Amino acid sequence: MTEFSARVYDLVRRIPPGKVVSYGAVAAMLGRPRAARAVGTALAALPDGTDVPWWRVISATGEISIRRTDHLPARQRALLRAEGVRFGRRGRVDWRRYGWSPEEPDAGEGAGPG
DNA sequence: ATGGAGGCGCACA
DNA sequence: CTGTGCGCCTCCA
Repeated sequence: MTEFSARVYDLVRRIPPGKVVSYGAVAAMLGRPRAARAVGTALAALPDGTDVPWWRVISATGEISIRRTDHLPARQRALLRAEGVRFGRRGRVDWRRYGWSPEEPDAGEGAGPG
Protein backbone atom coordinates (compact mmCIF):
# COMPACT_ATOMS: atom_id res chain seq x y z
CA MET A 1 0.00 0.00 0.00
CA THR A 2 1.73 3.16 -1.21
CA GLU A 3 0.55 6.72 -0.89
CA PHE A 4 -0.31 6.75 -4.57
CA SER A 5 -2.42 3.60 -4.48
CA ALA A 6 -4.11 4.80 -1.30
CA ARG A 7 -5.06 8.01 -3.06
CA VAL A 8 -6.30 6.06 -6.07
CA TYR A 9 -8.49 3.87 -3.90
CA ASP A 10 -9.80 6.82 -1.93
CA LEU A 11 -10.80 8.58 -5.11
CA VAL A 12 -12.30 5.52 -6.77
CA ARG A 13 -14.39 4.91 -3.66
CA ARG A 14 -16.00 8.29 -4.28
CA ILE A 15 -17.29 7.28 -7.68
CA PRO A 16 -21.04 6.83 -7.29
CA PRO A 17 -22.81 3.73 -8.64
CA GLY A 18 -23.82 4.04 -12.25
CA LYS A 19 -20.91 6.35 -13.04
CA VAL A 20 -17.50 5.73 -14.58
CA VAL A 21 -14.14 7.49 -14.79
CA SER A 22 -11.17 6.89 -17.04
CA TYR A 23 -7.73 5.80 -15.79
CA GLY A 24 -6.25 8.96 -17.19
CA ALA A 25 -8.85 11.10 -15.44
CA VAL A 26 -8.10 9.44 -12.10
CA ALA A 27 -4.39 9.98 -12.65
CA ALA A 28 -4.99 13.62 -13.54
CA MET A 29 -7.10 14.12 -10.41
CA LEU A 30 -4.17 12.88 -8.37
CA GLY A 31 -1.81 15.29 -10.06
CA ARG A 32 -0.19 12.65 -12.28
CA PRO A 33 -1.75 13.16 -15.73
CA ARG A 34 0.75 10.73 -17.23
CA ALA A 35 0.19 8.01 -14.68
CA ALA A 36 -2.90 6.49 -16.22
CA ARG A 37 -1.19 3.17 -16.45
CA ALA A 38 -0.09 3.36 -12.85
CA VAL A 39 -3.73 3.74 -11.87
CA GLY A 40 -4.50 0.51 -13.65
CA THR A 41 -1.60 -1.15 -11.91
CA ALA A 42 -2.80 0.05 -8.52
CA LEU A 43 -6.31 -1.21 -9.18
CA ALA A 44 -4.97 -4.50 -10.46
CA ALA A 45 -3.34 -5.01 -7.08
CA LEU A 46 -6.72 -5.01 -5.34
CA PRO A 47 -8.00 -8.27 -3.83
CA ASP A 48 -11.28 -9.85 -4.87
CA GLY A 49 -13.28 -8.80 -1.85
CA THR A 50 -12.15 -5.17 -1.93
CA ASP A 51 -14.49 -2.33 -1.07
CA VAL A 52 -12.97 -0.29 -3.87
CA PRO A 53 -15.28 -0.16 -6.91
CA TRP A 54 -12.48 -0.78 -9.40
CA TRP A 55 -15.02 -1.66 -12.10
CA ARG A 56 -16.07 2.00 -12.33
CA VAL A 57 -12.73 2.83 -13.90
CA ILE A 58 -12.44 2.21 -17.63
CA SER A 59 -10.21 3.39 -20.46
CA ALA A 60 -10.48 6.83 -22.02
CA THR A 61 -12.20 5.38 -25.05
CA GLY A 62 -15.07 4.19 -22.89
CA GLU A 63 -14.08 0.56 -23.26
CA ILE A 64 -13.12 -2.07 -20.72
CA SER A 65 -9.39 -2.48 -20.88
CA ILE A 66 -8.96 -5.55 -18.74
CA ARG A 67 -7.78 -8.70 -20.40
CA ARG A 68 -6.58 -11.10 -17.81
CA THR A 69 -6.25 -10.52 -14.06
CA ASP A 70 -8.19 -11.50 -10.96
CA HIS A 71 -10.94 -9.32 -12.34
CA LEU A 72 -12.35 -10.59 -15.59
CA PRO A 73 -13.54 -8.14 -18.22
CA ALA A 74 -16.92 -9.85 -18.27
CA ARG A 75 -17.12 -9.34 -14.53
CA GLN A 76 -16.50 -5.63 -14.84
CA ARG A 77 -19.05 -5.31 -17.57
CA ALA A 78 -21.62 -7.21 -15.50
CA LEU A 79 -21.00 -5.06 -12.44
CA LEU A 80 -21.42 -1.87 -14.42
CA ARG A 81 -24.45 -3.30 -16.14
CA ALA A 82 -25.98 -4.03 -12.75
CA GLU A 83 -25.54 -0.37 -11.84
CA GLY A 84 -27.32 0.79 -14.94
CA VAL A 85 -24.29 1.58 -17.09
CA ARG A 86 -25.04 0.57 -20.61
CA PHE A 87 -22.54 -0.25 -23.32
CA GLY A 88 -22.97 0.70 -26.94
CA ARG A 89 -22.79 -1.76 -29.80
CA ARG A 90 -19.09 -1.06 -30.03
CA GLY A 91 -18.73 -2.00 -26.39
CA ARG A 92 -18.20 1.55 -25.30
CA VAL A 93 -19.74 3.72 -22.58
CA ASP A 94 -21.21 7.14 -23.28
CA TRP A 95 -19.18 9.61 -21.21
CA ARG A 96 -21.88 12.23 -21.57
CA ARG A 97 -24.27 10.01 -19.71
CA TYR A 98 -22.11 8.00 -17.33
CA GLY A 99 -18.94 10.03 -16.94
CA TRP A 100 -18.28 11.32 -13.43
CA SER A 101 -16.23 14.22 -12.18
CA PRO A 102 -15.52 14.96 -8.48
CA GLU A 103 -15.92 18.67 -9.15
CA GLU A 104 -19.20 18.46 -10.98
CA PRO A 105 -20.78 15.11 -10.11
CA ASP A 106 -24.14 16.43 -11.28
CA ALA A 107 -22.90 17.57 -14.67
CA GLY A 108 -20.96 14.39 -15.00
CA GLU A 109 -18.74 15.71 -17.75
CA GLY A 110 -15.01 16.17 -17.71
CA ALA A 111 -14.08 12.67 -16.65
CA GLY A 112 -13.64 11.53 -20.20
CA PRO A 113 -12.16 12.77 -23.47
CA GLY A 114 -15.58 14.03 -24.50
C1' DA B 1 18.51 -1.22 -5.65
C1' DT B 2 17.43 -3.41 -10.32
C1' DG B 3 14.72 -5.36 -14.18
C1' DG B 4 10.46 -6.87 -16.34
C1' DA B 5 5.49 -6.41 -16.74
C1' DG B 6 1.06 -4.16 -16.69
C1' DG B 7 -6.67 -3.06 -16.41
C1' DC B 8 -3.21 3.66 -20.22
C1' DG B 9 -2.98 7.55 -23.40
C1' DC B 10 -1.32 10.22 -27.17
C1' DA B 11 1.09 11.01 -31.62
C1' DC B 12 1.88 9.27 -36.34
C1' DA B 13 1.29 6.85 -40.63
C1' DC C 1 -10.64 3.34 -37.97
C1' DT C 2 -6.31 0.11 -37.42
C1' DG C 3 -1.50 -0.77 -36.20
C1' DT C 4 2.95 0.75 -34.16
C1' DG C 5 6.08 3.36 -31.07
C1' DC C 6 7.11 5.90 -26.94
C1' DG C 7 6.50 8.02 -22.29
C1' DC C 8 4.92 7.73 -17.67
C1' DC C 9 4.39 5.35 -12.99
C1' DT C 10 3.57 1.64 -9.83
C1' DC C 11 3.90 -3.28 -8.50
C1' DC C 12 6.25 -7.60 -7.84
C1' DA C 13 10.16 -10.91 -7.92
